[in-house]
Amino acid sequence: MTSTAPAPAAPEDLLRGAGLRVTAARVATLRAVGERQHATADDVLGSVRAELGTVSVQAVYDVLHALTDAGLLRRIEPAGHPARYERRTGDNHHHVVCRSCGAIGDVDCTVGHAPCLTPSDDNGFVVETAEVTYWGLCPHCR
Amino acid sequence: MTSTAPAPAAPEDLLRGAGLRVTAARVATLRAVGERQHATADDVLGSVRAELGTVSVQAVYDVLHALTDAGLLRRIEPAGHPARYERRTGDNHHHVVCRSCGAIGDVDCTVGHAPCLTPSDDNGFVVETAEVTYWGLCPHCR
DNA sequence: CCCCTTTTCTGGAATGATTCCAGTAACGTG
DNA sequence: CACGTTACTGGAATCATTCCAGAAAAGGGG
Repeated sequence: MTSTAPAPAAPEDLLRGAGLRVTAARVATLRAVGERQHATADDVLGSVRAELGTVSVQAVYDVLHALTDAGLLRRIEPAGHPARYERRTGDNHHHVVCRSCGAIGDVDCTVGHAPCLTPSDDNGFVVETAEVTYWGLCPHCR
Repeated sequence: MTSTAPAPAAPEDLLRGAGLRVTAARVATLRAVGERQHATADDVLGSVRAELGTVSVQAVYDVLHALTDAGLLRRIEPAGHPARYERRTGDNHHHVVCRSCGAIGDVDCTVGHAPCLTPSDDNGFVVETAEVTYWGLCPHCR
């Protein structure tokens, strides 16, 4: 059947498009991250195991790294909390992190667009990316 | 002797001023952090032990927390690297982190001053602080 | 100046996320 | 369909940081 609708790219195609081998663990991981807001490695492990049965911890970390390196996932590492992964990549958006429970929200940085993404003095560093993290309390914790 | 010069506040006075008890570990820690750019807990442990002899790991972490809570130190926690401490507090400055060796540099965010420190959509969160981290390569690593 | 309550420090074990390692299994090109 | 490369398994190890219970200081009151 030839649909003309621009169906949301299937995990398999995303993987092939990124030059990665298609494996059950990768497909399941991609789906698991997509079904959740900001998944931790543990969340993914749970979802993937529910779908495929036995999957090693290492496999999930390997997959998460491979997908992140390939640009299919973005890793967020809030201080004091385990890393989280999301599928929104490429758009320079930021995050609000609850300092109490660690909940995370997306923030489109539209206010004045490009913020101070260019440091006033780069100390000789070659700056590649700027990352903004907002800290506060989520609706549930306050 | 009554000097009129505004001497840089002595560690002891800083501690008392913050309502903290003055202990050898705290004075030594304050000095250790001041003598280094961005000290890790381990750096501090080394300096403090060199100065005082035996000091427990826990003591250093306790001190570092107490001083950070009191506002005498600022903690920086770059993803993938151990936490670092600095004495420049109160001025909303940011950091450049080398993605290779973890080296850190200070960045005064003067470009357009207050960046997008106010998220366009706070997701219902009560935002308290905004933190900007620049990632790149330090002069030595590139 | 000494006592007493509170806070801090000691030492050792525990935690939790993530990684290392060596061997086995699966992918997909030819 | 065979083979070389890449991925996955299972278990142990790492590293920063924290937990715990008891011993030792800090400093205000008497």
